[in-house]
Amino acid sequence: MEADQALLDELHHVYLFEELDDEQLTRVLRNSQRVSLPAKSLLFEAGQPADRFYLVHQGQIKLFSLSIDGDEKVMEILYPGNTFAEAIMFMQAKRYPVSAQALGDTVLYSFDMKGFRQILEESQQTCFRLMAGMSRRLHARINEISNLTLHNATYRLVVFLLEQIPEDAIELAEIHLSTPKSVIASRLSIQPETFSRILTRLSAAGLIEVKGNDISLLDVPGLRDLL
Amino acid sequence: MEADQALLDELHHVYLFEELDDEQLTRVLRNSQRVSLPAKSLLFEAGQPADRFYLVHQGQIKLFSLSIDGDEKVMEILYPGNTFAEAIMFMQAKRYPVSAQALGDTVLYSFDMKGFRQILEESQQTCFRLMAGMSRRLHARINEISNLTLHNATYRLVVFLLEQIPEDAIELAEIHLSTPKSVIASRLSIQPETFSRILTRLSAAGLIEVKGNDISLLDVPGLRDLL
DNA sequence: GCTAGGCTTTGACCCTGATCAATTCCCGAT
DNA sequence: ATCGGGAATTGATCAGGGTCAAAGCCTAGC
Repeated sequence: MEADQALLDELHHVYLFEELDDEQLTRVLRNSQRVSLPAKSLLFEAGQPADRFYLVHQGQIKLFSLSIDGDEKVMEILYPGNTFAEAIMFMQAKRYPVSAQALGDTVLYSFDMKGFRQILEESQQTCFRLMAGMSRRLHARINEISNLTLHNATYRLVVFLLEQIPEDAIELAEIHLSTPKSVIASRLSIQPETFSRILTRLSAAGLIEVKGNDISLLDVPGLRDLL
Repeated sequence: MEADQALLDELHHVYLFEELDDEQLTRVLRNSQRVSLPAKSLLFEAGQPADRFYLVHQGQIKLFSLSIDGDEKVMEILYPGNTFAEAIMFMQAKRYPVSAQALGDTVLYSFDMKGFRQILEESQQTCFRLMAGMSRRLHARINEISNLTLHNATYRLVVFLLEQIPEDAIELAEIHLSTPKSVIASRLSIQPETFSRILTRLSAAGLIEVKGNDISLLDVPGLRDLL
């Protein structure tokens, strides 16, 4: 792909590429591709051999895994600026551990793993950043596992709501869901029905107010108290 | 700590140190300490500032997290040769995300994170190995999350049993549990009672036979069929 | 404006696995 | 050999949340 300036600027804000000089960036771009995905199309499936990783430019990607009987668990939802599948560069078996699907119409850039590894060999800084990114993700997963095992559905949903607003918020806060509720439910390992019921319960308790995809947190301290 | 040959040999087989030359290894050892832990003693608690990572030399360490009301989830059990907490070297907030406790009497070596980062700056190979280790762990966590959310307790227990034996085993296989059943139960996010009941059920079905801490898998294909 | 199809919500019911409680088992210490 | 204490087992009960089914809503497209 050719290197126009807008794109270079965009990449400069991605943690993986932050430390690269223009020469290296250009090299990365040479092996990159722009990928346009219509809504609901699959990018890759779990188990497929992996030789490229991705950056979300526009839209949303969901990473999910399927059980044998077709149940779906959303592992992660990625937004513009996020990268994914870059950790696979270092796995023995270079296969995608999960499947990836576009939620809405989405535009990605894909990068060659082998080429990027070469860059890494030259840039200690980038190595360190990549490791930082990986350990952040690792930490996030550990957190998620404790949430799943130590707490119940209501707890997870409230945590999710509170994560959407600034830490210091005390007063009323507004949240807009840009992702279907059923996807968020799966992300939290809750059935859509249960998700809906919990929202209803929280509303009845006067803690939140739900209007379609907009949720007002009426009583933030009260929500925090639930945890 | 001083560098006797036996220890050097041991470190050479640890993935993090595999690629280091003797000079670097000696340097690592200079900032390392031998730590002896009596059974059940806490090494560190979640949230504590972290500046050292560890290698298990003898015994077993369990990594776990606690909910507010004291419920415990075992995240990982580490055996001799395993390292842990090394990913924290790259986290923004250098704090242990989980707590660590010795199961039996245990001997560890601890290493200075700052010192090891310097080594990493010199050894591309070691960086790559560390990244490989991190992505392996990341992958394992992702797997665990799908197990937790997509499958039930019996499934997880059977998966655990099958993981203990060679891939290609078809005939009868023997497993010895060197860790208390209750710890394994927590590792699988099952209550000890349920753990015991499932073992009983599998025995009744003629798939396994349990004698204290020894489990015989009588019908490996049958177990695989359960998945 | 109206219809169709996909989300979302609501209701009824059920099942897995958690909890509480009581034994029993196992092992090390006396 | 006996005792004591933690681990493991077993039984009874219960609740969170999953499943199935039906109805309600909303929006895109005609």
